[in-house]
Amino acid sequence: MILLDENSKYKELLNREGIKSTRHRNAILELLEESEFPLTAEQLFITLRDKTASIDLSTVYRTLDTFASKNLIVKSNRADDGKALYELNHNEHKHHLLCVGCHKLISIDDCPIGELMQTLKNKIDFDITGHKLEIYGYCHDCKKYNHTLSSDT
Amino acid sequence: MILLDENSKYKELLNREGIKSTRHRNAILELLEESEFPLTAEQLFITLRDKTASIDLSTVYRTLDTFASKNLIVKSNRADDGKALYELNHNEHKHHLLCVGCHKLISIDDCPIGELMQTLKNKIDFDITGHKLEIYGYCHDCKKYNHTLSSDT
DNA sequence: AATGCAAATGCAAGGCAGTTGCAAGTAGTG
DNA sequence: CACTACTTGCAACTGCCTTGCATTTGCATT
Repeated sequence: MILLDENSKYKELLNREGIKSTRHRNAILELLEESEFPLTAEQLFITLRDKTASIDLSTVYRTLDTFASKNLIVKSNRADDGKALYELNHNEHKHHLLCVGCHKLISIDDCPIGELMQTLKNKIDFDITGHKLEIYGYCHDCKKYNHTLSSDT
Repeated sequence: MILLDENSKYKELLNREGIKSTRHRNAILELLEESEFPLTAEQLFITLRDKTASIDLSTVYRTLDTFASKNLIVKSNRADDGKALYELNHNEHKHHLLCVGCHKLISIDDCPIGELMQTLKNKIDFDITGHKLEIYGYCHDCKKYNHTLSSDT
């Protein structure tokens, strides 16, 4: 009785990749698409469990693995804890600012080092295929506190 | 009966940080100092178990945590697997090239984006305190194979 | 619409990196 | 040397993630 259309929003995409279109896969893709930021498997699991019908955590992981192997999504690792993050592969290059105060993640759209990588490619004996840049610091809100507190690190 | 001198090589340093100088702590610092690259807790554990007297894995982890909290070492996360890496904090800024072919890690000494961070600091409402850059690709040795095989990504 | 089959899923158990509680050992102090 | 607080080993445990297996489901074919 719900959104049959909606549910198969990604059918073509999935079939094109040679995998079946299922309720869970569609839901996961949808969540990732809606989210501004990378999500953990657990976040997806909880949202899905509440929102749609129940889903098993292992299904979430397997689905994410499948998507990652098809390059539909990108898996990365958060720096501080060991949790993996998943986001849609927009095939656009993107970096984030990670606030060490409140752990907020802020996207920056243009890659500040794109051309630098080009230059570097020519200087070193190494075939650069990609890079990951994480920038740490304090966001607008945390700045204030930090200025009154900070000392070490 | 061994290297009493050697063993207390880091005594001063440790005491200065307010922690006791022990056989294990000295040994771990020594290994990290000798190593050109970040090591996992497990690598340290195995080396130490064979080399000096036996050590418990939990001691390795606790020691590494202690060192990290004193900023003697730096903990980071390898991108592909979930293992944490530890290296001496040289207080020098350093980046690595990670070969996705053979997983070799190559150091690059100068930070290619230092001044870029400076520029960025002024452009955005975010107090940058640090950054991490990982560059992926194929090293000299893996390049050859890659050229004959590669296609995607 | 019914059938068949491979792929997808749920469930429960397992694996692995890292953590914790506690008793025993040890460094540093007087 | 004795004392105390910090360290360590040991074993059990946690949390994230994976796997084996029986069941279900998507989808192509009849």
